[in-house]
Amino acid sequence: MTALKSELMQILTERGFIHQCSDTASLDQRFASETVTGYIGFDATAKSLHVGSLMQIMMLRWMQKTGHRPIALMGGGTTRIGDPSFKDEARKLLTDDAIAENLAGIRQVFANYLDFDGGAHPAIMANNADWLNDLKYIDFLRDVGRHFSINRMLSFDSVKLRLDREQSLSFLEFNYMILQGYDFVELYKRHDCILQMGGSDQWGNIVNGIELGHRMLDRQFFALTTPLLTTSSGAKMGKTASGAVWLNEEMLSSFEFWQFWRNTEDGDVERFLKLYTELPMGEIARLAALQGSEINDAKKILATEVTALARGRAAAEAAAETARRTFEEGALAEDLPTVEVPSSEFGAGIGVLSLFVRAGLVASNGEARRQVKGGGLRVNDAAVTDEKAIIGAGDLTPEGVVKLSLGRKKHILVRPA
RNA sequence: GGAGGGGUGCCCGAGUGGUUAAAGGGGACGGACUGUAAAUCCGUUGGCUUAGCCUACGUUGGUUCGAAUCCAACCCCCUCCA
Repeated sequence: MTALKSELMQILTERGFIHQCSDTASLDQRFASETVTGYIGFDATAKSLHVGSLMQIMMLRWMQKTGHRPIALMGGGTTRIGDPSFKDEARKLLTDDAIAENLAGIRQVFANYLDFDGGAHPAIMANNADWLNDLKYIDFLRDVGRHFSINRMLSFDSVKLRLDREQSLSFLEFNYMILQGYDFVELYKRHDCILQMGGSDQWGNIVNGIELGHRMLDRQFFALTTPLLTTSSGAKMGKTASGAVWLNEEMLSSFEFWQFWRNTEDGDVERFLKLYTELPMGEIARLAALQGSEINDAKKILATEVTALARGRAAAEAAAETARRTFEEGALAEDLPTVEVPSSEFGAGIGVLSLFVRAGLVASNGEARRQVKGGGLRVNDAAVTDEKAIIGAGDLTPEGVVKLSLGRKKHILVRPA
């Protein structure tokens, strides 16, 4: 492979962002010689994005840092349809209200990663509802639909799964890739956008957009996809027991977010540092070379850096400090996630089992009971042995709280209020 | 429209009248070991006021002392034919 000319392409390559590119040499040339506008689309399927989208967000950020112009495209229109790519069945349709609510949550995420106001090339936030919602059906078919070949679309891997399993792929869903292709053309017209990035599962959809750009406008568009990320042990990135690892504070506390990264597997530390932090490569090489338990230092830096981007430096450092006190000193850190219980009720005493349920550490009394049997519950660091125990005022620590723990890592403070 | 197959717990999947809250696997959670890692081993994996009770095998009814298992109707999915 010949040497890359552009700073951006070098960074993305050495940090492991690139899975496929439609024309690396030409794209590199464009990056080196002009300000390139590129976009990534995000559908509003939940109130927040989770770490599965973080790689994409980081790419937009790198674009802006290296003098290019990123567009975060909100899928206000496409979410009404639902992307069928690599799904084995149709997703439930979201109501317009739910989509609007989700979009509001997702917009907040980007404010932390991209600069939409200042600088030479402020980032752009677009919403494809602006052009998709009012399309005229027949006009659209004649202008855009005629460029798509059903034969070709059926050959894409992204829909193969559905077709092979003989699961129905509705006409509604089938149109998703056409609309996504059209987005690309529209963004070119509006913002001179010539690049679409996305996860590797988006390759087919993106290529459709490239071809449409070629046919409708006779322009060369580019595709760049990121690898599908799994942990070293093969699990999908970003899922934990309690659900997805959300980027929004309201969905997941900064402490828990920090903890997620702190618990990265050894084999993933280097990769994650490259993808999810902006530490210089030399520093990452040093951290990755740490052996044995020293890798924990790298994990702490990883956690703090990623949290600082998502939640701000102060929140990241607070989370690091809370973790240090909790895990390294075994002390009580007062800003662990907290649940408040009315003083009157607390004074009367609450059964251990239901208290753990209240704290959200277990789902039911039955589960709490099982955890007691397995030795998984602790109150103020003492294992719970009697499932009928009552927790009340006498159990308060000098700080005026009760610390509940499930296993080694999950801690919640109960505070009478 | 006609003929056949199927819908089981978070997922996959066994189970064709009672000893079935339902084999096995995966995932998940907990314990041990460690480094808040991985691998490994062990345990748990419907709810409750837990020697008991309640809810559960697509839905609704029925047969039976007793049904996930038999019958009827309905809904949904798949295969072949038209």
